[in-house]
This record gives sequence, structure tokens and C-alpha cells, in this order.
Amino acid sequence: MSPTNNATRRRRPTIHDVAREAGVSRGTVSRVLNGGRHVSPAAAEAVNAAIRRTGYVVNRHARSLITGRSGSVAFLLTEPQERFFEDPNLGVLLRGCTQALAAHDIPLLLMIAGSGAEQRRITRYVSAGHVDGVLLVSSRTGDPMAETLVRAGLPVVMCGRPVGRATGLAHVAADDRGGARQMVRHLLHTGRRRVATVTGPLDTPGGVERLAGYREVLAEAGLPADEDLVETGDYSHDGAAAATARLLARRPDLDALFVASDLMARGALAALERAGRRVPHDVAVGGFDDSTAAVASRPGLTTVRQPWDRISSEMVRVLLARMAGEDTSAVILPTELVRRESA
Amino acid sequence: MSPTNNATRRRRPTIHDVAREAGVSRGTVSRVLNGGRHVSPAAAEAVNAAIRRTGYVVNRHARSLITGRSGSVAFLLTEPQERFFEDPNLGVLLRGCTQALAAHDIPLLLMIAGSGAEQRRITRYVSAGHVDGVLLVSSRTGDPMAETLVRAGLPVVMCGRPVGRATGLAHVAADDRGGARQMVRHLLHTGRRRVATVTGPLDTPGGVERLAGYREVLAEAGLPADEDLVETGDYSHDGAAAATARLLARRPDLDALFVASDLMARGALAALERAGRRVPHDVAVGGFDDSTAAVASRPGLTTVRQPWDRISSEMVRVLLARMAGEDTSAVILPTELVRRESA
DNA sequence: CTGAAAGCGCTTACAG
DNA sequence: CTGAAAGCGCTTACAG
Repeated sequence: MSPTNNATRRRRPTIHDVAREAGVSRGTVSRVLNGGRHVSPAAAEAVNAAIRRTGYVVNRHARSLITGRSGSVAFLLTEPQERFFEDPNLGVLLRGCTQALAAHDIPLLLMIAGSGAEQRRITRYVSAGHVDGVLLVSSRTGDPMAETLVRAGLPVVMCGRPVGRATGLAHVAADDRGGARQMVRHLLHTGRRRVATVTGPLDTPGGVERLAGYREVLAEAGLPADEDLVETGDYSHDGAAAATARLLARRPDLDALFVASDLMARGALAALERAGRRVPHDVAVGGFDDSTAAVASRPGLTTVRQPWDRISSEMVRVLLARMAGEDTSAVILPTELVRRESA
Repeated sequence: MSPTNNATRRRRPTIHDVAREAGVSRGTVSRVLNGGRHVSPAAAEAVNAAIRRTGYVVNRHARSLITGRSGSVAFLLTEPQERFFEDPNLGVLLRGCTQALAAHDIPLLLMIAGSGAEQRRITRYVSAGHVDGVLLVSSRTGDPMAETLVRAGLPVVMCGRPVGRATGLAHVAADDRGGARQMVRHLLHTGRRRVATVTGPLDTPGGVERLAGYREVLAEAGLPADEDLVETGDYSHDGAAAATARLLARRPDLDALFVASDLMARGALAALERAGRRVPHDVAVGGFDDSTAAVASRPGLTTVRQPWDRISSEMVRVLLARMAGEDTSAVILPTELVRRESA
């Protein structure tokens, strides 16, 4: 049938071969494999030697069948597909999670739930016990999958603070509000007083929290709340350019602009250039993310770094803890202001 | 032990429950599950109804244990980690493969082999039969994993033409040479005669093939081969900027530049701007990829589109064919010239 | 077309 | 500490 699959490959050694080779029972081999409790040093030694000689590798399917655990974890993305093109953080996150799991010898299943049909298919698959836990990435609120998975009894850890229904979902996030505060405070320190903002979508944690941080700092500085200085963006380059143009139309005197992502900040820079504003001379611009877009930007973008490498490793740590029955909940990680030319 | 894992979840129905419910034997249920050969319509009907009533979902571990197939596929990346940051095509490819496999209900395991230790770990895992096939992405030549996996009897499909030892490895690739030919021909059509190029690394197919296309077209046009017009880049923004500066130093009169990737073309544009050259007036610039970088670039980048969505679907199609024992080999897909302002 | 039975490779109480 | 045995949930010849 499948020449490459079966005929070619020779039979792999089983636990039985190892037991015979080591002169012990299969039970003893299994005990060595699973931590070596209740095994004499001599027996353990003999088994390990036999494993080396035979090249034995455990058959995970057999193990899973009896333990009821799959030994794998899902990285579930419930995003409109464009994010994969646009958001470089996603790649960093995915890589970080893959490698953190690899250190525990746990494979990562990548699942992308765009359409409703895909969501149902994945829910079925995951609920059937094919993975032991889920790393969930979905910026939008009201994502029905989070609740579904939790109700199915699956350990779930989200990336980012869940907006909307406060399910007490475990999550790992950067301190969005604190990061926004750092940036706006910096803009005020450079002497700006008419600080506008282009927010993220207000059904995303980044949208809500960064706007909140912006408002807090302005209020603390005794500056009036002015809704003319606030525009909502959609995390896209062009959307932010349009939002910036609207801000300039309403408030031609604005002297600083806090944009809730680097990609959007690039759009804002383009709009400012078209409007003849010099950056940072006329308008100081601050972004968020410290993505490659921030470095490549001209002028270089002053921005807020999110600790993506730590976010991924913490997500894995929390998920493994939950899979072991512990009840860790939220982890919030600090951000860092990165100064370049734009502000 | 694990409250979220076991206690909470109730026992899932097995094939035995379905058989009892349908009033048939477990063998018959299994036959219905596996295509319904040798099953009477009445029995199939009863089984399907019972599956619906019980909410039965097959236990893949049990199935795998007996069939010897895992029902999953690996997406294996053997890249220096930066590519995940820099190359947006990778995300598109990964998403495309995930979804093409999902249509066949085949989960994708993401594996990233950076270090040698990781390569060995993954080789062991994969060779142990934990996946049925491998989608391999590694632009560098001489990747030892490809050969190792093939020798282990695993169906493998590479993304991009394998450079170096011609193992007759199955692969899917864009027509790099043809794409380069389209671009250089276009530059000549606009009246340019001193066409320089920044290549990709010459141990990558994109580096080798796009350079070959460039040379072919110049030769066909009767232009002299001039090695002063050729610089090797490293697929990075800054590397390409430096390469462009070297070209300008050697050949200040160059009037066109073919850059082997959009990201590098951005670097080239920056270098040209620093040197006071206007694009396209003084120097026409062409990129490769049609990535988001091409759209965001100012001026908009004329480039060559690679059909990434088709590449991913073809990779999956060829891999599934190989897993079924068929012997498909290479698929080369056509590229398309995308005209914007830079050339 | 269908049932009874063997067996995939492992883990885990249960005795000793 | 260790072995013998049961059993996880399926698939697949083998008879009928």
C-alpha cells in the first residue's frame, strides 16, 4: 500500500524488546520510563542500557490510550486571518511557545479558527481530549471558544486580558495600561500639551487599556479630557492614517500623538507627512509594541516594548501548572519605554 | 490529582457504547467509521444514528496504536529564529498549510529546529513515527534534516527548491528564475541599461535562481556581464542597504536595481535616499515577494508576487499523495509581476 | 454483510 | 522492589 510508510521502515523496538534485553519484566521497564519510582538502581541501570542498545522510543499512542492524556497542547488562534500577515508579534509568540513546550517534550498543535465551521470543528477535536491544554490567542472580546473550552474542563491560558465577561480565565498579558502611561508621561515630559491618541479597537484589551492609561495620565497632569483628541483605529496601517487625518482636521494644533501600535504609528507618520507636519518637531509620535516596524520606521519610532519572549514562556508555565492541577490565574508583565527619534 | 482534567469530565462514549446503542457489533461500528465498506445500508444507518445520539468521537490514540499511523503532520522549520520576525511569507505559508490540512482533519504539529540539539530531538521524535509526514521549510542548503527524514522512510515535502545535493526531494516552489526574468525584462523595457542586483544568500534557492534569471535576461538583451553590478545580500534590511551602498560606490551610474526580496528592497531604498538618488527617476527599483513591505513602502514597490496560498495548498496535496504511496515530485508555480511606483 | 476474537504497546493496581 | 495480569479503545483478518 504505502511503500514509504511501512515496508521500508523496520519494526521499532517495543517495551517488550527492552525488557527481554534487560532481563526484567515490562512493568519494570515502564516504571523506569515513568520516573523510576520503586525501581532498584541495578534494575534501572540495566533498563537504561537496554534502551540505549535497542534505540527504544516510547510509543505515545499506547501511552496516551491508557493514561487518557495526549501529551500535546494546542496553540489556538481565533483571529481574522489578516493578523497573520500584519502582526509580527504573533510569530514571536508562536515561536516562544513552541520552544518552551519543546523543552518539556510536548508537541504544539497549531489550530486556526477563522470561520464558525472551523470553530466547531476545533471545539469538537479539542473537547474529544486530543490535547491536554490550550494556549488561546484571540484579541477580540466575546470569543465563544474560551468559555466553551473551559466548560469542557480543559486547562486554558489566554494571551492578553480577556475583555467582556470576566470569566476569571487564566491569562498572561503585558501591562498595557502601565505601558500607555509610560508613553504619555514621556510625551508630556517633552513639553507637549495637546496629546492626541489613535486607539486600538475598543473590543480588544489593547484598545481599552491603552486608552485608559492615556486618560489617566492626562487627568493626573490636570489637562482637560478632550474627546476631539481621541480616534479609534483598527490596528491597520491605512486605518490609522485615516484616523490621524481626522484628528488633524479637528485639532490642527495637536502637538503629540500616542498610537496604540507600531504598525498604526507608521500609518500615522505617513498621514502627518502628507499633512506637512514634521516629526518630532511639530508632532511627537509614540507607538506601541517595539516591533520591527518601529526600527525600520523613519524617523525611528519611540515606542513601548512588550516582553513577548516572557509572555510566551509564562503562558506555557501557567498552562503546565493548570494541567498539573494547580490554580494559577493571571500574570501581568511590565513594559518598557524605548526611545528613538519620533518623540 | 488533576481536578480540571479527570474528575470534571465525564467518561466519553466508546465504540462499545455506540455498538450497544445501534444493536450491532463493535466491528461493524468500526467499519462504518472507516468508510463503510462491507456494511449494509440499514446497519450503517443505525450506527450513524447511534453516533449522533451518543456524541461519539473516535479515540485517535487507540486508532493510531493499531494502524501505526498518527494522523498528524509536522510543519518543520529549520531556520535561524529571526526569520520568524522578518519574513511575513512564513506566516502565510503556515496558515495555508494548517487550513489545507484541517480540511482533511489532520492536525499540524509545529516544530522549530534552531540549534543542533533541537534538530536531534526533533529527528528522534519524528523518526519514532509520531507524525505521518513532514512539511519542511528551510531555505539554507545542506540541511541535514531533509536527508535524515527521507532516510527514516518519512514522506517529506520541501518548500522551495532544494539547493546542493540533488536528492530528488519532493518540493513545491515558486518559479524564482522566471520571476526574476519578468522583473529584469520589465526594467529593461523602461529603458534602463545599467541594471544592478542585490541577491539573496547564494546557498538559498531564492539567491541562486533569481540571480540566474537576472543574468539570463541581460545576456539575452546583449548586455555585457558585469560582476561589479552584483552584490550578495542576506535577506535583511540593513544588509541590503550596505550592499546597495557598495554598488553605488562601484557603479555610481547604475540606473536600475533588482533586489531579491521586498524587505531588502526597503533597505536599498533607504540607501538610495541617503545617497540622494530619486526612485524611480534616477534608479528604478524592483523587489521580490509582494509582501506587506511592498505596499507600505514609499514609493510603492514594484515586485514579483509569489503565490503563497497555492504553494501551501500544493505542499499539502503533494504530501498527502506521498503518504498515500504516490510518487509526486516537484511542483513549480508561476509568479506575477506587480507594478507600483518604484519601477 | 457481520460477529467473535486477537492484538496494537503501554501503565498500573495487585500480590508477593 | 518486582512480576503477572488486566485493560485502555480501537482495527482487522477470519470464519461464517
